[in-house]
Amino acid sequence: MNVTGHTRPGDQASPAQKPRKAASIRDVAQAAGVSYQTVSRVINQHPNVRGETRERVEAAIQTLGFRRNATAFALASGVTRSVTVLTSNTTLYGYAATLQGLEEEARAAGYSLGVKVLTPEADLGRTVSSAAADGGGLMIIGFDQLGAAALSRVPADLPCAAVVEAPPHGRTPPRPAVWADDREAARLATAYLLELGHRTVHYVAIPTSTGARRSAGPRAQGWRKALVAAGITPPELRGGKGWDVQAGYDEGRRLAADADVTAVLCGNDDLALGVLRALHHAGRQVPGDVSVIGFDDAPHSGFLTPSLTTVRMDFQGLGRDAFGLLRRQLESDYEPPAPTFEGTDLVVRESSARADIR
Amino acid sequence: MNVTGHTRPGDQASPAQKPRKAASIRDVAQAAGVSYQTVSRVINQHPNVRGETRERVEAAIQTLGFRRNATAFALASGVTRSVTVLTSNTTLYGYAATLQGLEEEARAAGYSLGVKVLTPEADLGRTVSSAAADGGGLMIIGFDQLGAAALSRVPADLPCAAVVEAPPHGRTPPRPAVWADDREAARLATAYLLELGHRTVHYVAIPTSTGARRSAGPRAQGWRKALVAAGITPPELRGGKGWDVQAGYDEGRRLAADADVTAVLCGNDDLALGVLRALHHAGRQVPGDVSVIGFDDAPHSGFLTPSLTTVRMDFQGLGRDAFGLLRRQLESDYEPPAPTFEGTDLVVRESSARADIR
DNA sequence: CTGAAAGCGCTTACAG
DNA sequence: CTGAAAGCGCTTACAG
Repeated sequence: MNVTGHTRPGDQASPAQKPRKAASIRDVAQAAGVSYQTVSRVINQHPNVRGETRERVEAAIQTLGFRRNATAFALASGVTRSVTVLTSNTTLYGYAATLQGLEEEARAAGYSLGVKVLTPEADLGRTVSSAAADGGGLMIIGFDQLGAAALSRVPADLPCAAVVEAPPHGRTPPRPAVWADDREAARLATAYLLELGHRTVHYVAIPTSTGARRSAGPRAQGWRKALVAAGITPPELRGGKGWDVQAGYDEGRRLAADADVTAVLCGNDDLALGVLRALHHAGRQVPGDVSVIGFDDAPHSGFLTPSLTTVRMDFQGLGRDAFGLLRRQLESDYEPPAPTFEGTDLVVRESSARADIR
Repeated sequence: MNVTGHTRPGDQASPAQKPRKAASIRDVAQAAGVSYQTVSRVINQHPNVRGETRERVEAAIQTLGFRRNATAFALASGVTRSVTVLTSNTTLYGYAATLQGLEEEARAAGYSLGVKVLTPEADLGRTVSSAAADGGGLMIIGFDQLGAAALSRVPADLPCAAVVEAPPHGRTPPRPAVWADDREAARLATAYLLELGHRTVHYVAIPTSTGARRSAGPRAQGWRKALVAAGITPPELRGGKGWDVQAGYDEGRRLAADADVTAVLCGNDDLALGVLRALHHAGRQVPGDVSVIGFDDAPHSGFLTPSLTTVRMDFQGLGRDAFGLLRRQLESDYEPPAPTFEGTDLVVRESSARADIR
């Protein structure tokens, strides 16, 4: 069944309003009978302006609809107060929430925010320099290969901060960065499943920022660590190719076919939803037959049936804190506040249960 | 159970790289032994430069790590190629997908993209003018009151286009805009439920861009129209206060308490998920006892259990087309291509069924 | 309290 | 093919 909608160009007839050149500081000055210098003082709230003069200028500003040209301001003053976010994605929950945290913080600090989406086709070097040319700071969401590659290409003299995957032990990212301790969170989630009596735990991975070495992702490492600590040989790592529900479904079908599988940890909630659906299609009950745990606690996860046990991540906190790291590079007198990142949190819901309750 | 993670500032020790002033066109000129004018020619790919000269300049550019200052370029050339998106939200599916469509189109056209999030606290007028001051065009996502209010405050001389709710019959938005025919889509979805034998259909509304008059939303109108056409007195309109799953759950509890309710149309998929969950909690089967239809076809809707019947919306297409409308105002010689918006589409899945199959 | 000068880093004509 | 001038719209010292 097809229900078609339509698009209508609004008011096509009216031609684009003739872009009558915007009023400049000089136009205002002339209208107010002062020098353009005085206009500059008024719009910058300088104290040394006579009340009556100020009023005349403000009236002229109103009349002419004057708006200060932000480009000229930036060039002349040298202050930019802008930040460009480089990210490979804007809609996946983790990315969108990080972006939201960044945006809030930037807005509160009076920074304007630009977004450049990284794609495999685009020349990363060119993308980075065009972002740099826009002035201001660079903010990189480096959860994946594209983001990590962009981060490694940022010239050293550019103000830049990032949100990244937890780096390997003893290593630090090339630039100031924040990250959550995904490794420990995955270890605890896995340990929790083992405590529930499951003989082993399977893991459906998200792609990692290091690319080829799928096994190197921090969430995978934490999962493996918990198994090894319990004397269990980790089963083959699954997934690692996609972030979305369909990818989870595809892996879920394979897992569902294996009757020995009773516990599955997933790299994010979308993968978990796909696994849930595949298990349902295969006639396997959750949590009766199989326990499933996700990662991230996306907004809908608590309302699924069964509701999803998952590791809550404070992406907005990561975004906020990363912005603080950038701001410190941009404003010499800026004191970064205490980190706002709330850590991770295993949220137990209906999709996980003891292995023996079936 | 609490699993805490942590944030670590990366490489705190290394002080912000001394921001040694970026190389300018003059620095390059000096290093290459030419006038800065010639450097300008090289970076702008002017043909009239001797090969050997060009190479010397390019070598100097490499050595000094020169990047053209975009601010100065914009001021001197008068070309901006940038667009600022005003939106009240960046994470809800409809908004995020629209933004994604906009971003793709802007990127393909070589425009940089800025985002300003509208909040009830902020002064809309100031937000609009600060966006305007950034130069370039304005793009407004006007699905809600905040967006609609911002749109009405855009000075007439500013290049601007919007994505909006379908306007009332015979009315057009204040600026060039695109919209989907939500009214007709809702009418068809409702008619579909009636055809399945349901005596009436309840509607859980999203907030509308007109605010107070909840009943005026196009989706609500289409729903009402289908009922009236079938000789049915529309039941009380529900919701209208929120967009998220919790809002749907709250309304769902009330609907679940009424045994006469057998069919529910929801203003978006999040509300539908909330209703699904509330019905589950009340012990009512979907679609056995109640049919539920959503709106938008969010990425996870097809993987829910039961999978959600919903009206697919091409938000990305709306975003793309709106950008075309803006670009036409920005570039005098730009010919907008054919609209890419694909219309709406009722996607029938498991959550809807005949009224008599219980 | 207000004005005239120089300059931010680039471009667009205009000369040679 | 290359250089010297003027200017984009503003700000920051410097004078009065």
